[in-house]
Amino acid sequence: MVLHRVHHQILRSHHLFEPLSEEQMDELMSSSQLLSVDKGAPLFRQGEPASAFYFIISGSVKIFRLTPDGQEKVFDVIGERQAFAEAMMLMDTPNYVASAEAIGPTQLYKLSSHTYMQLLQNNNRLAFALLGRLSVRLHQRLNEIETLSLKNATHRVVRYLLTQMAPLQNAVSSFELPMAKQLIAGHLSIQPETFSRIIRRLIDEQIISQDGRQISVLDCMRLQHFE
Amino acid sequence: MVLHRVHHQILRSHHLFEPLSEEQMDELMSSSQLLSVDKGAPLFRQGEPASAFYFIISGSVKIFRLTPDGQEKVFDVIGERQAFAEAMMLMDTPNYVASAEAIGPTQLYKLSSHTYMQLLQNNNRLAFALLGRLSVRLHQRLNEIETLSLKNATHRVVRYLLTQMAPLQNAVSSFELPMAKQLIAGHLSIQPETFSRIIRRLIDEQIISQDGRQISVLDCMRLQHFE
DNA sequence: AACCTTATTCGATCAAGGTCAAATTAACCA
DNA sequence: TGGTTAATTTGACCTTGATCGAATAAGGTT
Repeated sequence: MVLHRVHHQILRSHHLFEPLSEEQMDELMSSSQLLSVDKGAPLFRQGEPASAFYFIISGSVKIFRLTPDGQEKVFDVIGERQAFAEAMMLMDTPNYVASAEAIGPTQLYKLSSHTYMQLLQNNNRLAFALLGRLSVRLHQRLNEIETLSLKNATHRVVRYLLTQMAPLQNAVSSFELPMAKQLIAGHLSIQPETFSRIIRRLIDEQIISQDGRQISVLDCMRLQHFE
Repeated sequence: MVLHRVHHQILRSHHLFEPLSEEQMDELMSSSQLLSVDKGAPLFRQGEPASAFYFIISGSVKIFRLTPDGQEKVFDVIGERQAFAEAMMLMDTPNYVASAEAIGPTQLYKLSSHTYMQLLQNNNRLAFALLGRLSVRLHQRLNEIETLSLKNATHRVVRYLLTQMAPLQNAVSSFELPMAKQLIAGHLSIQPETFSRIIRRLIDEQIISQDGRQISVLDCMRLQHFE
C-alpha cells in the first residue's frame, strides 16, 4: 500500500497521467496491474490484440520486430519512468505492431487502454498531453530514419554516440551504453562485428576510450567530423 | 466562390476537418490561403518557424531532408486530398523538422495552426481525429524504418513494389510509379543506378513488366519470394 | 521539328561492410 | 568460486552496391 503511493507519485510525474484528477487516477490504477518480470520476459508480440499500454517503474524494455530472416530490429529501448505502446490505443488496427521484451529484471504497470480512452473523452488536457507525446515519438522516428539513411556505418555510429552524449552536462563527456552492443548494432542496422570494428578505430585514433560499457569522448570535435 | 464551396466539400471529407461545425470550418478557412505553385516551389524549409499546416487539393508534395553531403532523403510524398505538417502544431519545437517542395504543379491550402489549435481546445472529437492521424503516421514510419533495415537493396525494392500494389483491386496488378525513379531510389536509400538494375533483373526474370512509369506485376508470388 | 535539359540505363571498377570461423572476455548461476 | 553460457573482438574472405563515365531515352521549349 505504501509502495502504491510511491508509484502513484512516479506515475503522476509523467505527462500522460499528470492531467488526471485523483478519482480518475484511482480508476485507472484499479484497472491496472503491477508486473515484475525477469530478463527476456515477453510483454507482447507483434500481431497480438492490443488492449494495454505500459509504464516502467524500474528496468527497461526493448521494442522490436523480427525481420523475415530472423534478425531482430530494435526500434526503441524504453527506460524507467517512461510509457510505451500508448500510441496503440488510437490505431485503427487493434493489434500491436511490434513486440516488447524486458532486457533486464523489470517492474512495470500494465494499464488498461480502454479505461484510459474513456478518461480521454472527458479530459481535453489529457488528449493534448497524448498529442504531444505522439508528435515527439514521430519526431524521434524521423531522426531515426535519417540516421539509417546516412551513407556509411561509421556515420551512424558517430551520430549514435553524439546523441548519447547530448543530454549530458557540458563538463563531463563520459556515458554508459544503455544496452548490449549487439542491440545497439541492431538499432543502427549494422552487424555486431562492424560496430566493434568502428569503436576500435575510434579508440585507436584516440577519439574515444572505452571501459566495458562506459564510453568517454576524448575529442568531441574530431568525433563530429570523423571520416 | 463556387470553387470555395467545392473545396470545402473536399476538406470536409478529411478526418481532420470532418468533426468541425460549419462556423468552425468558416473560421479556419478565413485564416487560410489557397496557393497555386509550380513544380519545385518550396513550401517550407527545415528549421523555419512552423505556423501553418497544409492540405493538397491537386498535385503532390515531397517531404525531405538534405543529408550532410547534400543528398536528399525523401520521407514522404503527399498526394491529393491529404494533409501534411499537421503534427508540427503539437511539437514543442516550433520549427519545421523537414522541408517540403511541390513535385509538380500543385494547388493547396495553407492553414493556420494557431486557429486549428484553438478549435482543438473545445472539440474533443477533433482531438481524437488528430490522435488517430498521428498514430497512423507513426505506424507508417515504423514500417519505413523496417524497410530501410532490410538487408539488401532488392528486398527494399520488392517491398516497395508490394506496398504500391497493396491498395489495388485484386483483379489488376498494374500501377504507376507515383514519382520519378530518382526520388523512389532516394526514398529507399539506394542509388538510381541500383534501382534501375534491380528493376531490370525483375523484368528479365519475367516477374514484372514496365512501360515508362507503368509497372505490371506478372507473377506476384515470385515477386514476394524473390531472392 | 530541332534543340536543350534532365532522367534513366548500362558497363566497369572498387571499397564498405557482411559472413564465417575462432579466440577472448564478460556475465551468470549453482 | 568454478564452470557454463553468452557477448565481444579479431582475422580472412567475398558479396553487394556505390561510383564514375558514357550512352540513350524522355520531356519541355521555342
